[in-house]
Amino acid sequence: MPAPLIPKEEVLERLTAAFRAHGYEGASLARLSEATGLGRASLYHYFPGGKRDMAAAVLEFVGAHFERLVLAPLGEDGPIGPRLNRMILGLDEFYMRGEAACVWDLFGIGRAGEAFRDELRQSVDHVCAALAEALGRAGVPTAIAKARAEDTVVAFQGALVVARARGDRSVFERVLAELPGRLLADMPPAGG
Amino acid sequence: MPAPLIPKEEVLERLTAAFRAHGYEGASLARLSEATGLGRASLYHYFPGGKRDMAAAVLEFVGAHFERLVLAPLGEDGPIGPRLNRMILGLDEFYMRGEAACVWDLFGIGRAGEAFRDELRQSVDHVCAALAEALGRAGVPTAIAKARAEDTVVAFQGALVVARARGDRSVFERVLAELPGRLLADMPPAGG
DNA sequence: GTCTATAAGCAGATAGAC
DNA sequence: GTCTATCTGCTTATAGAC
Repeated sequence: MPAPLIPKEEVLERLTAAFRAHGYEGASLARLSEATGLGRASLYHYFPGGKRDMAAAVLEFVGAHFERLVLAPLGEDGPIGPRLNRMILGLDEFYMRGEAACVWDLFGIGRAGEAFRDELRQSVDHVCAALAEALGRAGVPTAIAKARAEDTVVAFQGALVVARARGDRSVFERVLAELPGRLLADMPPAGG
Repeated sequence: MPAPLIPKEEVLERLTAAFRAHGYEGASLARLSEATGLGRASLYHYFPGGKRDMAAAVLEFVGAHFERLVLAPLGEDGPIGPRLNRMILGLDEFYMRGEAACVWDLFGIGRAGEAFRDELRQSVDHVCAALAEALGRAGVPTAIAKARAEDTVVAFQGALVVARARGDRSVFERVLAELPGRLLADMPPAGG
């Protein structure tokens, strides 16, 4: 019973990269096989449901990754300013400085969009809620916090699309840099 | 020599709808054929280069459509406020109140992203420049106008992604409604 | 857990009749 | 300008040996 050639976490990392590069429809089993170094049959051993299974696993994987890199720093103790800065560093790393597409975007298109409708909605809502909660704790009124949380997600998603269409990541970095000012507008500098 | 069953403009409209619904990879010839009501061979008669040709035509078609609905009202004479409002009405119509995906997003992914790299970059740059020019004419300093123009595109692109992932267009409408305030921040109400 | 082989179907694209 | 028929290659998925 030979051990796996690479740990399952690395398989998921490589599947994620392949889906991000080609989209759901464009990520053929041939490409997924090449990206992971596993034969088709091995992929079906890990993911009996085939490509759909792989995409679902990727969705869960990037969700956990996002939680660790972006939401966890935001939820720690201490003043809101440094926590936002750590969140932004996390976003920058998660999206590879603007080069990586977001699976919310990729998996929202076509066949995948129907298959993962519920997962996508829950995921976006969860992130918006976590952001709004952090802003609320920092003293931003609830309704405003909710809108600003949503605006934050809108901003980095839009920046990713524009960066990709332009072939220039600079807009992503600029949008991230301007997030704290927008999120904490009209707040005292030490607020939270 | 029988006349075409439907005018070419309608063919392009239906192709656009199909690409928007399924993405580039997901829009198979079978689907494009079904969407237009034309057989495969007829599609190849209109677009000898096949699917790539159809996508290029769609890109040009939506570009002209965007020009007419969004940029033209912005470039008219008169105060900036009403012109921005007409632009927003145009955006709302162009993106079907937030339901339609943007081809900048769809065609930026995978194989299409490589094929249409230059067209996408030019298209985004053109729209950003037109927006920046309008803001500049209204008295917004050039550097700020450029950033705000880019932010506008980022905002509605991000709103489209979030709206689709959430299955709820309301964020798109909210983002559009807030555009004038963001674009004309720190400007006298009659500016322009 | 990986491999080779293969099935069954769909992809994009073309030929030639009408 | 549309049609039917067809081609080649790639798609997802499975079977069974090791």
